[in-house]
Amino acid sequence: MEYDFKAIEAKWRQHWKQQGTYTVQEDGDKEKFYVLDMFPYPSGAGLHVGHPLGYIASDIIARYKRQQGYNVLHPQGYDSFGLPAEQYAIQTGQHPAITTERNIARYREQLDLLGFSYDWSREVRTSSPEYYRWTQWIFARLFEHGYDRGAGQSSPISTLKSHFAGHGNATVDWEVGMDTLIAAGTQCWGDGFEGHFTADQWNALDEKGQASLLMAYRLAYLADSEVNWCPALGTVLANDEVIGGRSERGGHPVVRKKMRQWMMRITAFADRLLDGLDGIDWSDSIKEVQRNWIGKSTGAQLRFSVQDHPGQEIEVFSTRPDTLHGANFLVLAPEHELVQIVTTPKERAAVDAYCHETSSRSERERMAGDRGMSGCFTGAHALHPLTGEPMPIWIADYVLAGYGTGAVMAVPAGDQRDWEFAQAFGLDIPAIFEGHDIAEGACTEKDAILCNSGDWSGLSCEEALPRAIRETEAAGFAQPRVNYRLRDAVFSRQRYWGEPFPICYVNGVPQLVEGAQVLLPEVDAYLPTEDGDPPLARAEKWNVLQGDRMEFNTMPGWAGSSWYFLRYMDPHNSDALCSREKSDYWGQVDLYVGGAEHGTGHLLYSRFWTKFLFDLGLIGFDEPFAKMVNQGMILGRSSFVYRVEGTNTFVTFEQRKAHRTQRLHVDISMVRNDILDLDAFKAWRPEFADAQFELNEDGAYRCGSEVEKMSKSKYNVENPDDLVERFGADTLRCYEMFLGPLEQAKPWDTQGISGVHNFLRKFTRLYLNGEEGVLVTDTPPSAEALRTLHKTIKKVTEDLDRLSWNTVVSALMIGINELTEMGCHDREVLQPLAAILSPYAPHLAEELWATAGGAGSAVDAPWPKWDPEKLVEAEVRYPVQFNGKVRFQLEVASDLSPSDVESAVLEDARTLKQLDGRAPRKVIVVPGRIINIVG
RNA sequence: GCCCGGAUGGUGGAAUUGGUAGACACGACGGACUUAAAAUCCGUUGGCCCGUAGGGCCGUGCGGGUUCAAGUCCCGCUCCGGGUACCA
Repeated sequence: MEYDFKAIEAKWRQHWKQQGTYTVQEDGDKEKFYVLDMFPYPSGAGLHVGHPLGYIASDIIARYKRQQGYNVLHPQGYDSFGLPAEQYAIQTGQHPAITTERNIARYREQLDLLGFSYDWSREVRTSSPEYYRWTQWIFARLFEHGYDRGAGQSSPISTLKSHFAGHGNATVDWEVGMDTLIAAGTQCWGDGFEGHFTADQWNALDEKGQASLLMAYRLAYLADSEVNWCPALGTVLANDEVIGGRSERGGHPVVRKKMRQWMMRITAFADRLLDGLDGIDWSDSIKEVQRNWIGKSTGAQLRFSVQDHPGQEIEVFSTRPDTLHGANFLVLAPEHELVQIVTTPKERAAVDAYCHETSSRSERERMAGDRGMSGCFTGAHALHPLTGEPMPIWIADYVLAGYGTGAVMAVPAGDQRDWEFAQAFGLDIPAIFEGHDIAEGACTEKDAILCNSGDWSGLSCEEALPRAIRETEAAGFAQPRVNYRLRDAVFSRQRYWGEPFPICYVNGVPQLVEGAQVLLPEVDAYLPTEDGDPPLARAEKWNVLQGDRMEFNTMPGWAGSSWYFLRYMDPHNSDALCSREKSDYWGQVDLYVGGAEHGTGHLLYSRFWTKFLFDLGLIGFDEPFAKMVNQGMILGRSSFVYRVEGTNTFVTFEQRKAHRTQRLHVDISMVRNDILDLDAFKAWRPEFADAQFELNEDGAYRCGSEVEKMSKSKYNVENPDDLVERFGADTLRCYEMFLGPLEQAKPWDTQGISGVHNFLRKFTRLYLNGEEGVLVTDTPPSAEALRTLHKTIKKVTEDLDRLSWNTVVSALMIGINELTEMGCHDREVLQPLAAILSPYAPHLAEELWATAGGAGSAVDAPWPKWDPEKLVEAEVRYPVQFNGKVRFQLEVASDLSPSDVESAVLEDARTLKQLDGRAPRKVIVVPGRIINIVG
């Protein structure tokens, strides 16, 4: 056999392992390049062909850069805390660590088959104490820091503390959780605390009181807040883990609940997270997702006084204070605290009923997606700040408690939802736009001209907006305001399999554990206690026990994955999460490859933590991933059989419409070219053992098919191990790239793999032959062979530089086809050819590199440079167009000037024939490209 | 609804700055080898038309436009995929 891939791949894998080929060290003489795959969660299901797609792409770049002389960091590890292992533990009693260990072993086995150039000596696992020690450490620093808005960066809480002792908090411009501060201050000094305290007040407090006030300033803080509670998982979830009212993992219902939780003040970094997007090379769509998630909007916060409730004010946020004259009612979220206060006795029953209704139905309602306008009048009125007119106060669920102030001023003429609400409840729609028919809907155009708006009448909205902000502020009932959609992130999980917090409680006050790392304790069951405390409350033995009790929550999945790219730089450091020296050398990730599904989770949180670590001076950059590529999903091709309803008889795809049938997925391993293996099908499941088939005329059972997501439940999974067994890892690597552009979703079709396999065989046959052995000769290559070589080097190099992985394979195929036709076996051609094959088919390339007499390993074979002179041809073949249509080809010497080409083409007999006596009006010669004759 | 992608042969796709549309590969068809099949090798393969040689016309989701020249740029649509949503 010429291409014995099994022997070749086993041999070189062994060789690399023995030589430690992929171990890298910092090397100041070389420029670095950092290629990283998104952190995998080692799931029990193993890999299907879609998973390695991104790993292959990144490995190719890593190998390419290494051959170009870069010092390449290309690590891999496991995000090994997480829900699936714990769910499994709940069901079986098996410790998640054991399941996780087993899954990692299986994962590694599959990865090893594919010939990746990972430096496994740098492997990290988030669930290992040596790793999560530093996750805990970062948490502790977040606890010890707040955000100084004036300085625009994180600052130690200790400085704040001394400031309070000297000056109180009146002059402090730090990010603060107002609700937490007011609640804490009220505890200390009673009702009437509005957020400011003096140095004397501060100094008079005991430690507990001071701690509760400081909590409002910490970046990691404990607070009572509305959280997403998932009863089925028994834990809270962050906003990005909830999709359409259900948990991202498992699809369980999620309800709002007020709970005391650890939170992360990511909102302090909102502007930096937004601005930082401009400097990084990510896809526009992911940047857009992050921008929307942060949701910055500017406008004004306006206060409306309430009739008959002196002192009560309703605050609203509006991006359009210029439309204030058109505001004629207010709408509060049903959960708004003033609802209970202002509702009149007459409306009380209706309001209570409405509030109850919304709280119970909102999740289902939002899932269903239909949203008729609903609402309820409170009986109360606010006063228009400009006219003093009474404005009815309504409640409605289209106003969200969690956004802005939970209240809006309704401008039915200028906002479509307000307009619909007014329509639904028969409220007036005051016209404030010139020439706009309010019966048709709201007017949201920015260039509309205002009317009935006092001094602002006649101005466009764009002109009126800054004036409105200025004048309402001067009038004393508004302030300019920037509002964000981004909320602080919940950081507690009521689960077992996660990082324990380095926190204990003393008199109910949370404190950092001193002097020792808190390890995840053993528990007798992975379930909440009878009192509803998280599983860690079951622990009878902790390795550290300080204060009255330990923290029972664990950290969320994104904790460990927010900084892992730093640990790879210095994985065994026991003094620091990563030395500054190493992070200065390796720096940002130069290429990050992974799915696009982490836009609002991991990719935002790791940017947040990176900025924090940067503020602390621990690293020298504040964006983790300089460039990112998101690979598309590989889709599976599912096969179907059609069972006649109520029978055990199956009809073919062609006959399915003649009967009432049920469509059932069948395992694609039983189907070849859409024809079902009947015996295999009968043996598949007991219920099919006596299945009857109505076959087509040719005696075959033809299945239906559809392209859909690759998943176990659809029986359309293609497993990389099987394909490696049949074709080899090099073929699989090349084929996954050959499928199409990395970013695009594409269906998997195993049939096509033979073409790529043939290509590698053909490649081999230039070097080796079954009968004659090594064919490589030292004869000087022909100009033609050199041209093919240099053309291929050029194309492959340029395509890799623009991350066009798929076209590289085609370019190599074309080169090989040409050299095969020429019968080229010249060492001078074959050696560089093996070098440029190496990133794609590293095992075969090693073999061929050695065969062609290359020195050392192909992994370090210098990347060849193309020589432009070798590309030059003596003759150039011009397509000749007449009025844009190609009529013939003209061969001319390639050094002819454009005017000489023009005379040559005009003299050509075929030109005269085409022109048929007409005089050409214009002749365009694009040198080396095309000739177009107009006339 | 909004935002972001995308639409090219039977299929996956190529065409990088406007310059020969369909590279490369799969599949299909025809042939060689073979008792036969598999494997392998060779040839044909966007559609329509002129019997052939050679040509001609049409053709990159649809309708317009700019240009000597448009898959590529502009305007207006249709459909498909993904994300997101009462965000004030």
